Amino acid sequence: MLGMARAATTADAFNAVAEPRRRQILDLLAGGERPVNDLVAQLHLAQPVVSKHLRVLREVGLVGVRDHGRQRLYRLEGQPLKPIHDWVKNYERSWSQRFDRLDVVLEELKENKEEHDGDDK
Amino acid sequence: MLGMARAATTADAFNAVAEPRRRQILDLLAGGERPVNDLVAQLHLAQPVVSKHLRVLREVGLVGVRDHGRQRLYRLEGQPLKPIHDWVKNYERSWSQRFDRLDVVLEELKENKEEHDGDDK
DNA sequence: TTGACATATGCCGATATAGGTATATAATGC
DNA sequence: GCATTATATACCTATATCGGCATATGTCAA
Repeated sequence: MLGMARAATTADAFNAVAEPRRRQILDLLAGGERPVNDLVAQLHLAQPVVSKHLRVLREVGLVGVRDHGRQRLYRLEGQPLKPIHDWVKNYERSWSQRFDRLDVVLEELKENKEEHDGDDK
Repeated sequence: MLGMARAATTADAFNAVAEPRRRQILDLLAGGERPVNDLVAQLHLAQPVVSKHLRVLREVGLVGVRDHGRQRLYRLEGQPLKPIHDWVKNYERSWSQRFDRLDVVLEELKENKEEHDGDDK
């Protein structure tokens, strides 16, 4: 298999969210369900561009859609962001003074793991 | 400027870290300073590939280097991950039952938006 | 039906990515 | 000096991204 390129934007939440416009879209949807034109207006982007970004977000499960008359209402679906959160969280001590006692950090990580185990469906 | 493509991998920590190999490298460096060949051995990747990934990580400030004889010792520099952490943190409630206070979340997002507005251009 | 509105999709061009192979640079030891 | 080790860089190819523009699909209203 020769000529592999960058992973698809739809491969991952990591890849989908690397695009700043897509993050902006999620930030707007965090305020609640919105039709495409609302996003177009707030982002100062052409409508087709927004529709394409929404497609990517839909393919990684970061947004859901619902038909409402001639509009399509998009909503946030945050679950796919959890892996990102879980991954970066382990690096918190590398920028925060609060996490410079290794023993404490490890203890917190362990506690957190247990909480998360309880969260699971 | 026509024909803009995906943002450079070196544009952002977001983009740099979208590549899974690069995340693996950081995970290994979290265990401490390591020479390139150590990483090559653990990742089962060709040496030039690893060197290129390290270059990307260096350009976004996620790793630092230090010469040691003929080796180059790479180390983790986590600060550039903070923006990622800060961003995803606001979405925690969308997957965790523990974060269901909408008002708090919205307030946090608003603060974040003001930061982003400075980014423009 | 016809037309206005809302959204999705098609095609285009410029860019740059990841990995591969070969080679350059650099430090060490004899 | 020369060979060996450690790492970086150059060049290649296949892929796919983002935005622009034109068009298709779909829904409502008179």
